[in-house]
Amino acid sequence: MKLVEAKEKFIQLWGALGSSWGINRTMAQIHALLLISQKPLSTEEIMENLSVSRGNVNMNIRELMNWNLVSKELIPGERREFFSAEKDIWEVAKRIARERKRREIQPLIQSLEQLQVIEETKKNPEAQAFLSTVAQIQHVVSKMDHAVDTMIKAEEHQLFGLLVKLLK
Amino acid sequence: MKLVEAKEKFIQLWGALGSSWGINRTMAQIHALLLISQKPLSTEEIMENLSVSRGNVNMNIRELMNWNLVSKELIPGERREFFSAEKDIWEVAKRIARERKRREIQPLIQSLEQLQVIEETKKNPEAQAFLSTVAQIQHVVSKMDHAVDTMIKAEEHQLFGLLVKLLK
DNA sequence: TTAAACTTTCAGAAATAATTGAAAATATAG
DNA sequence: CTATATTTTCAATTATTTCTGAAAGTTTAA
Repeated sequence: MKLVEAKEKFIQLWGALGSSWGINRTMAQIHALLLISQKPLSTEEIMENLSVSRGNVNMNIRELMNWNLVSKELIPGERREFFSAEKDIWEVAKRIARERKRREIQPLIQSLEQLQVIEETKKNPEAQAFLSTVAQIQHVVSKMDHAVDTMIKAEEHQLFGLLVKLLK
Repeated sequence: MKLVEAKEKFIQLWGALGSSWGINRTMAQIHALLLISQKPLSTEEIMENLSVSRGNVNMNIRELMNWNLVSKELIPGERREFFSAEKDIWEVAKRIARERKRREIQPLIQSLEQLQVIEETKKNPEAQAFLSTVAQIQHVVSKMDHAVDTMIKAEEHQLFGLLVKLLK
């Protein structure tokens, strides 16, 4: 397989993966493209490379910046904006985890809290069972929340960090 | 808030959560309904409760059974089929993790493998950078894969297990 | 200033995903 | 068997999400 083909396949793969985890396909593809690009790319270049419209690139790039996965690069002497992605994959994973935690886990924890304020007494077995289920979910979710915190704080094993540095 | 309201809200919440993680809303709602139902429910009952069609219930129940989250219950003297959900939330989490691993992580690992067979030599810096990115992703993905394995094997902390037993 | 270069917005169009509902298939009771 | 209850399938419809493209907005250079 040629490198260009492999890159193309990588972009498709990343896009499909995003889809099945609730992330818009084009957003994931732009991310993939920037991940494997040696230099920052302009909106124009992204449009051409992925055959998508200017508006689409603009919206998804903004969203990628909200996720802290992509940043604007100012190139001296260039008027246009260029974009590049965080290349350290461990860092990428941490940022995605951090963002999903903020956007989904934390609101979930809040919502579950509210479900527990019900009028029926705990002597009502139906109410008791419901509260027990909600409490179990809260417990498991907060465990995952903590696990994500641990992961975010954790550094990769030295060997891997070293390897990355050598290859970069 | 009344119990019925809380149950309704819970079903909506679970449905919305599913949506944002790539799981069809109705499937998640059926799961929620069965989670908080004291007794197994028939297709008819699920249809009424969620205002969805027979075909829809049938397809999503089948998918929930594929995920090992719901099982068919045979009720003596009843001709219709009834369904109930696994109630232990830690077990639910493990089964979802197991299934996503099987469906998405493992194919991903395979696909990444194939991207590494490229014609360009490793002396080509572009090829080198690409291979390094793919290798990093492989590394992080396999770490997560192992983390999921660990989670699947892990038992919940005794205290929690005890608590659950007391409340059940 | 002014005008060209570039970015952003967003209503409508297109693509994708989910749902319906009725017909076909299957299972069970008599 | 035959009739009836129940489940399954799937083409057509509906709902949802994503994308386009052109107009409006903004920035910069001269």
